[in-house]
Amino acid sequence: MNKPYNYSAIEKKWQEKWENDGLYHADINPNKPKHYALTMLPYPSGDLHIGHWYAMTPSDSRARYMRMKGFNVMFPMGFDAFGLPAENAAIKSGIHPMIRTRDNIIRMRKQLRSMGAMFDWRREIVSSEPEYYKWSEWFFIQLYKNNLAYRKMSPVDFCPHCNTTLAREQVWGDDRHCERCGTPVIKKDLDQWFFKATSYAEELLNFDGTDWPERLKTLQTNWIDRSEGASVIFQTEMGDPVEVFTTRPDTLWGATFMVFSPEHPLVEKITTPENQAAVTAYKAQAARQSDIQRGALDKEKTGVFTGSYAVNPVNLARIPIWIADYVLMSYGTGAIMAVPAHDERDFAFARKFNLPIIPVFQPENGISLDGNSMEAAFIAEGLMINSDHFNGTRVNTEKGRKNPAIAAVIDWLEQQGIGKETVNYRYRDWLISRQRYWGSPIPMIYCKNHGWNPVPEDQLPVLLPEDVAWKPTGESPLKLHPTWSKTTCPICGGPATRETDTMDTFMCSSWYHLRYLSPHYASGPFDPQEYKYWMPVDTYTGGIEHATMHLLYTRFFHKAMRDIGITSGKEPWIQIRNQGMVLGEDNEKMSKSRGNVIAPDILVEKYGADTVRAYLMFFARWEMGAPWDSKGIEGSARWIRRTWSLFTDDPVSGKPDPEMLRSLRRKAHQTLKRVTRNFEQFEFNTIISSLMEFLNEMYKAREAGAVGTKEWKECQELYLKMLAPVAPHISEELWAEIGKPYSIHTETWPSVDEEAAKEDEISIAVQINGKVRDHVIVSASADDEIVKATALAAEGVVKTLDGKTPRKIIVVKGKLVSIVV
RNA sequence: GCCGAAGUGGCGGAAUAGGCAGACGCGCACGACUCAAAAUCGUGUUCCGUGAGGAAUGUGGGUUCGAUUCCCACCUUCGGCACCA
Repeated sequence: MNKPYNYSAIEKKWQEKWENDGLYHADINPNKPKHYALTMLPYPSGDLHIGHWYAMTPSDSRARYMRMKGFNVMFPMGFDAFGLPAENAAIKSGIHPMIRTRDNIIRMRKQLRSMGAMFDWRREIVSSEPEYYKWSEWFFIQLYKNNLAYRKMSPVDFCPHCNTTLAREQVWGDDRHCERCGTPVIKKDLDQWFFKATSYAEELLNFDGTDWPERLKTLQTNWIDRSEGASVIFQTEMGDPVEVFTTRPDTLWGATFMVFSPEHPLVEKITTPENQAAVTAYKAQAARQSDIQRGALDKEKTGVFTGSYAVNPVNLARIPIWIADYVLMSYGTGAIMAVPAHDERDFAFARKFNLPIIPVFQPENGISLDGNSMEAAFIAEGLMINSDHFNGTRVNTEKGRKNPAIAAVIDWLEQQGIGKETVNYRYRDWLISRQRYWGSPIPMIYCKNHGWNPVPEDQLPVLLPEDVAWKPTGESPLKLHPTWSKTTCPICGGPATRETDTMDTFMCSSWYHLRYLSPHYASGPFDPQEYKYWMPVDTYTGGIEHATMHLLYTRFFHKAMRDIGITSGKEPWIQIRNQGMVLGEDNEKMSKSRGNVIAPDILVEKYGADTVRAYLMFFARWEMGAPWDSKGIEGSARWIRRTWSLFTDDPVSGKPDPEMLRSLRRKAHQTLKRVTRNFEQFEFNTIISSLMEFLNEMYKAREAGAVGTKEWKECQELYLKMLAPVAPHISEELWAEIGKPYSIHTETWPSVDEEAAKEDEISIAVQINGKVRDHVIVSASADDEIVKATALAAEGVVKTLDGKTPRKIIVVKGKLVSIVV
């Protein structure tokens, strides 16, 4: 009798048993090497979608493989539960975000369990629980105490739809839109809390010793955007020093004017009465324009003269000071020296406003440059001119000190005390304040007499009140609460108010990997014993879209906490791998509005979790992703069913041929070799195809009467062990079916029998002038002379050679013979 | 404009280290089973050509006995950054 494959019953049965037995509990075990496998935790939006499955099930597979390899594996799961969408949904539906989040988590836990992943649920965390966010608050205070958190009034990005400020990283794309809702952001002047991430800019550029995708490192490097140069002090004629940053100090002698950002603090002071009206009008216009308009690519240069002059410190030239919106207050010092001869922007500006252009280097053998007739800024190699004793110095296109002219000028500037070597970064401090309700409170108190002070640590957590009105007003909902913000000053005991903004939820996710270590630990954010054993995270998997947000924030956080003495080590994670995205069948990003969403629950019901897992591993290169194919999953379903049948159908009897059995074992061990390598390298798709090939071989062997032999039994075991990380339920069921003791998931990963994997006869291709003309079968151990002779005797070779004598014969062992005529 | 990734059959993709391009799967075609269909199983399936054979891994060059793989130039798509001094 052939048994039906009842995946629902099988999956339910084993999931319950594993849970009851605590099969996946990860506890400190000093006798085993540890492996902390982490995959990004979901936001409890309501339903687990196929993207979660795509990220998590191959990660689970890898964690299971590591466990079979002998590691003590921890693979935790939790919920990144604070955040805007829950609050927006609350506004829309009237359901309290706390209730909604709780309900969503209950549903998603169940969905997560249906994956059959090896999550240790005892370690679950929910970041919106006081037990968790108490420590988010505590971390904020540690940063504050160590001068890594500060409050500043500045123009910040504000999302008019989400009604909150955003960090620089959370503003995306050409149109500078909100990462969450897609609405273009506006600028607002607001008093906000920042984390001093820029103190770590240089260290964050160092990726030594990490095993992370190049793409990720490139994204972060570009985001931080380091540039080498010098800061130089100019002086206004009124005597105010003005510092500028330049990457081209070698062009200082060509600085024929200065440009200040319209927001530069000195603008008021230096504007002469006759220019006042124009300057005021220009400033007003610049303020009205969005960043997008200001940053428009081919925009005509605009600007106005302030009426004042500065002195170029290298040649004491008197140069006019202009204001223009192409100089940004947020980069460098908000003021530049303009060298129109060698900078495209300055050139365009100078031509438009008839400002002088003085070339300070020119091509070695070319015609000499003339400021009046130049048609574009000259940016190439050359020799310095018009630059006093630097004339003749070679200028190349290298940046920083690699450029001999720059190096020489920097040294001279430092000697003269006019300037110094400086590095600038585009990277900004992390804006942490959000004018929203559903987040961790910022544990700070303001007192008229004592300013800002942290909430005493023994009073943590500052609880988020439940009775708030969620009106999207642009004000923090906590501010509207009648009593919540009223408190006393921790210094004088007098009346004081709490900070009513909440924290960016990326703060919560910057340390969740630490809370998993001991989710209920009360004397600190984590138990140091657990930290010592489990950290750092060995493998972290998740989407690349977090490259400059979560992943960069967490690196900063880890380094800051290390310097404070709370964490240790260079980085929080050793290895990172990013999966791609599953697109809809229409090749578009999945979205409810497009109606192309694939629901994993339905797939699990129709095919079982093992098939869904297998298909997600098989259907694309994991790091690439691909469009979903609802026909394609049928192939994986067929494979899983064929696996079932192979083990449960009535045996076929026959007289097995020893050569066939030897070849079956060979296939088994070759497969093991490939699958092992693929697991190491996260090549999930080829794991499945190798297993499919092996299964096909086993079917052939079965027809040839292999069932019942010791080779057959060995192959059954090998097959199931290799299948176990991929399809944990069916492999457990069939393991029991063939009479093996529970559980396959505590078995050890098998080792390759190299002898068995070896081929004894191989087919060698014979090429003549690069074209394959025939194949010959030779013994794998045959020496080159025999291979050569066999090849030359092959029918196709004789025919093609047609009597010609080979000029050269190359024998590639085990591969081919190449004959040149 | 700058930085990065990717271009292989109708489709997803495979090809340790420069060595037989297209594994595995989807789809399709034909066949078996069936009254029939589904399921299952089998055979075939890069293109051109009846065939011998020829062409082919985005395009064009190069290195090499031999290139999907290495080098140079370019094209396309996607992602990031962008008046960043």
